[in-house]
Amino acid sequence: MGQSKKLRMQLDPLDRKLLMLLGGNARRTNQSLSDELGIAPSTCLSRMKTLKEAGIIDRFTIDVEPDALGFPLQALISVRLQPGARHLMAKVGEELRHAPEILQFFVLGGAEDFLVHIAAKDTEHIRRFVLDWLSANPAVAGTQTSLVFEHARVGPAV
Amino acid sequence: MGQSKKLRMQLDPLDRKLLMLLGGNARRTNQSLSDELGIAPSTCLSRMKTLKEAGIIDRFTIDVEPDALGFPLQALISVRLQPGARHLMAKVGEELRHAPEILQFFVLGGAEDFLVHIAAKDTEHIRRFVLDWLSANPAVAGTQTSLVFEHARVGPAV
DNA sequence: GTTGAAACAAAACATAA
DNA sequence: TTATGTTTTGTTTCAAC
Repeated sequence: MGQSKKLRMQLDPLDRKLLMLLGGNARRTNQSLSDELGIAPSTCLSRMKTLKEAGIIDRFTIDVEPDALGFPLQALISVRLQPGARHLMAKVGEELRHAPEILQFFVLGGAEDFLVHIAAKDTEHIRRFVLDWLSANPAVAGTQTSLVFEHARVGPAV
Repeated sequence: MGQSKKLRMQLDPLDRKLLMLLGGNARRTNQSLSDELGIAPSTCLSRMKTLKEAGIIDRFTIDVEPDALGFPLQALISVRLQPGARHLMAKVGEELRHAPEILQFFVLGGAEDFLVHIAAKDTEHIRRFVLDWLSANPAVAGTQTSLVFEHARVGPAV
C-alpha cells in the first residue's frame, strides 16, 4: 500500500519546526503553518508532503483521553514467555495486539518479552484481561501488572 | 489554559466513528468526514468541536517515526526511587520529562516508580541518558533498561 | 441536535520566474 | 524555493427546523 519510501532523508530546521507545529495541532491550515515558518504556502505544502511520503510523519492522528471514553484506569503489564516458547513471540504478539483494551504494545529485549499498555474500566477489567489474554496462554510464563497513575506522551523529539 | 471542561459526556456511535476516522487521518477535511458519516458538514464540525472541548480529543497530532529522525533505537527504562525519596516523585518527574530523548513518561504504582520510553541514536546515547538523567540523581535507587524491538500504538479503542 | 445556504477562506495545481 | 493566477474545494456561521 501507499506506505512510504522509507528514504532516510535529512531534515533541516524548517522540517523540524514543521513537525513540531503539526505535533501541537495537526489540523492547522497550511497557510497558518507557512506564516509561522516564514515560508510560502506552496513550499510548506511540499515539505509536508515530503515528510509524509518519506514516512517521517507516520500519520496524522488524535490523542484521545481514555478515561473520557469510560476507561479511567490504565495499566502496564509486562509479559515473560516460557523459555521454550520464544518462537511463539510473533503469534502471541499478534493475538494480543487485537485486544480492544490495548493502547500500546512493545516487544522487548531483556528480562521481559512484551510490555502492553492497556486501558480498563476498573480493576476487575484488568484482572480479566490478564487472565483471558495472558495467563490462559500456555506460552506465557508470567506477567507483572502495574497501575499507571500518570501518563504523558511527549511531542516528537525534533 | 483553554484545556477542557472535563465533562464526562457520553458518546453515541457517531462520535465513536468520528474519533476512529480522525485517529486514522486527523487532516481529513470536515467535508469528507461528514460524507463518510452520512451527516451534514455543519453537524460534523459541531461534533468535532464538542469532542475537543470535552477533552475527549486531547489534541490533533502526528505520529513521527523516531528512526527517521536519526534515533533508530528505543528503550524503556524503569526507575525506582529511594524509599525515602518518594516525596520527590513530582520533582524527578518534571526534570525527566524535559529530556529531549523522551517519548513517553509513566508514573506507576507497584515495584517501579516511573517508566520512561526514550529514543536514541545508539547504545552509547542510551547509556549516557541513564547516567545523566537517572543514576546521577541521588533520589534514584535503581534503573532497568530494556531495548524496544518493536512498538505499536494502537488506535483509540472506541 | 441537525440542517442547508451563503459568504468566506483555503487548497490544489500549474506554470513561470 | 517562490509568486502568482485559476479553479476547485472546504470552512464557518447562523437562522430555521
